[in-house]
Amino acid sequence: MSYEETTNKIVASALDQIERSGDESLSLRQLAKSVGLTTGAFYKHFENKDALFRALTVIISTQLADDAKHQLKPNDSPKQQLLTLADVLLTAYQNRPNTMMFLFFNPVALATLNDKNTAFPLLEETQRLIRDLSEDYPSLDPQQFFVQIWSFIQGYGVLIKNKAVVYDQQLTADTLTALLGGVN
Amino acid sequence: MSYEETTNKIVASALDQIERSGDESLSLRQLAKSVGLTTGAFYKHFENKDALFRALTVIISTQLADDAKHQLKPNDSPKQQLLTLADVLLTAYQNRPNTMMFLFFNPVALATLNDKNTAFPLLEETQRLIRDLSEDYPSLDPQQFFVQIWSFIQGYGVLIKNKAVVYDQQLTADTLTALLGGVN
DNA sequence: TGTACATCAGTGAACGCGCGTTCACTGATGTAC
DNA sequence: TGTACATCAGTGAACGCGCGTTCACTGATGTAC
Repeated sequence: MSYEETTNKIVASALDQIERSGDESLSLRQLAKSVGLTTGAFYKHFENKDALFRALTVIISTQLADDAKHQLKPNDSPKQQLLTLADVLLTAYQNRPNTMMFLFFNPVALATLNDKNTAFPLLEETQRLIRDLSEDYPSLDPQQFFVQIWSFIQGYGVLIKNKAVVYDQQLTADTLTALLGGVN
Repeated sequence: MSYEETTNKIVASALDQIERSGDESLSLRQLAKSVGLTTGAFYKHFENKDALFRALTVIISTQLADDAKHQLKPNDSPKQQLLTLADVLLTAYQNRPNTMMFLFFNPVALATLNDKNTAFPLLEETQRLIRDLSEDYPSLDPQQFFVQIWSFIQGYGVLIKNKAVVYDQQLTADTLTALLGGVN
């Protein structure tokens, strides 16, 4: 078991435990135990708990971006691509709710996403798509539209996570269409 | 200082501390101290911490409902009333972000809101308004529209709380209009 | 080939902390007679 | 008016717990000569 393998096991187990029971209940003692280490060993791999959380944030947001990259078809219309992007996020809220809550609501994760040095690729992709979209829809205010669609996705994601609703792709499509002025 | 006055002081201080630093950092020791009590006294007023949280949930949601009641003008159109309701929530996200996060994200608060026995008046009001609205807009699917507008409000509220955007009443109005099919 | 040494991932006890909750007790107040 | 008693809000020490973090130490491995 090399040093790097151990680091990877720590990360993998942390992600697993966060998805199982949320980031708030993640304890370094349990985490160390779960990968067959004692408490002190963790600190050979990460400076402290926040450093681990920052690393997890980058990993999760990169996974989402990769996921999007595989699903986006560059020849699709910007609107269709935006829908694909929303689907990536909302499907993740459905399948990995606690992980998504960590990413968008944990204070350390949020600070990492907002850090200018560690950009959040999915957000940039969204903004790029909206710029493209505003060429198809000249009357669109890109900034306002971004706030509208991002608010909807995050709010819908939380409803899905809370099992208040089941995820409905058509509803997302209808919302996007409505926000674009009702034109298909 | 009567028993009831002490109970009220505990509640008032708890609400204050939650707004100041979030529900996660609320400690019964600090809370007791802040109202001039020792730790044990708390348990003369509430069964435990969860019971306090449940009481706070009812109080906050009732405050919001009262706030809405004062602002809603029954002669306004359902659409205008819905906008007023959204404004009550979003203004609260702006002015009391941690309180709103407690109400909609704390597990105990969420369980209380979802509890059939302790209905959440603002949600019912919203659903009533949407029923009224669907008479003006016959092509509207009330259930779908509810998910759309509620998702938007909650997502927008979180953006406001994170200071990612400043609250813009016009954006809310535009969103509502767009979701209703773009007709004013 | 054998010896001395450096490296370094991992150990595990310990520190200090704050938490929710319990419970025997206090002492002020009110009531009964 | 005076005494005995009940009530009960509040006291404060104690329990047991889990947490993040530190640090002197171990022991396996590799390197130098």
